[in-house]
Amino acid sequence: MKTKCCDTHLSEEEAQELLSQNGISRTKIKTSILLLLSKSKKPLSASEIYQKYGPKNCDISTIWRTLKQFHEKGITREINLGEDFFRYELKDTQDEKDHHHHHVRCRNCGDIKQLEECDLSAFEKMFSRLGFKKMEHYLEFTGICSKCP
Amino acid sequence: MKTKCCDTHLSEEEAQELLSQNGISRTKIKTSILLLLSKSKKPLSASEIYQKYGPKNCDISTIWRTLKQFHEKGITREINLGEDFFRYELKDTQDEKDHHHHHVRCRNCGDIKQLEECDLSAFEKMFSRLGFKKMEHYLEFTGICSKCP
DNA sequence: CAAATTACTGCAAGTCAATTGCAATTAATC
DNA sequence: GATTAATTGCAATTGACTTGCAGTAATTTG
Repeated sequence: MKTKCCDTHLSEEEAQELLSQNGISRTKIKTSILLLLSKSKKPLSASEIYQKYGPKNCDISTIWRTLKQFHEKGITREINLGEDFFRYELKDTQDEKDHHHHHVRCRNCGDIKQLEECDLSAFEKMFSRLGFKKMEHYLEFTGICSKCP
Repeated sequence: MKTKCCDTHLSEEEAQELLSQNGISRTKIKTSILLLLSKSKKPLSASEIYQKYGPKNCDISTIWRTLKQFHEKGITREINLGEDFFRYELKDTQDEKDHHHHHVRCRNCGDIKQLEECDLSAFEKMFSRLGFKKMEHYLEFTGICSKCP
């Protein structure tokens, strides 16, 4: 089984190029965060990045500001995996086709509608063959609704 | 389009019965929270419940304790819709087939694996017909992996 | 049904993720 | 290389969520 669909291991030069393309200063910290995200096999939390980069080398507030900036520029995706904090992952440069639930939320006005179920039991059967138990899944759609710009 | 697949409007008696079935005291607050959740068309946050029930009638910590208890008993589901807080919704009494993303997370050890994409573009086309723009979706699977009890 | 036990609640204090103001520092621009 | 704009560290702050404790209400038991 393929466990990662998009391996985006950035080189230091590519990371710096990505910063420049988005009008962000090429600092050591920002470059390092990009590299950490690109090397990680799972989305990272701010405190994980803080631990990996070294608490002596940088303040946690800088990590937060950087993650917020990356998110605003669309470089990363901010996701919650059922924990009480967010994780961050690099987006592929291509079209974004990730994310999924049985809700539609307007990212502008916050309106949320519940949807009918989507049958993903076939996936769950695959997981049970891999030894997983008590599978659950979560599907969410987000977008900008017709009332919003 | 059906926007809610499972309408579970509880009566006051049904709500109290649900509490008893789960070994929870039939108090006014707990009953009211169940009714609020069952009447709502979207999952509610703790502070929304607090506002609706009335800050004079109950302390926010009681709401939190109640939501936690409901979750532990499996009465409700705790979900995050990209906001920085959780929302709560009643589960259907039947089998749970909600939830979704392109990660598998073990709820015991926290191990997270990324998965291949799942094509839900057909759904997104449906949304664009409804006037939605910039659709994104999030799919997450959770379960107990083979290394865990 | 009244006493004893157990669960629930309010209040206040605390934790932790995430944000922000300000002054010092570094990178980008000219 | 000097000026300007962005970045950073530090400290204080917000807001979601938790917890200890003492008082109160619900359940149980005789």
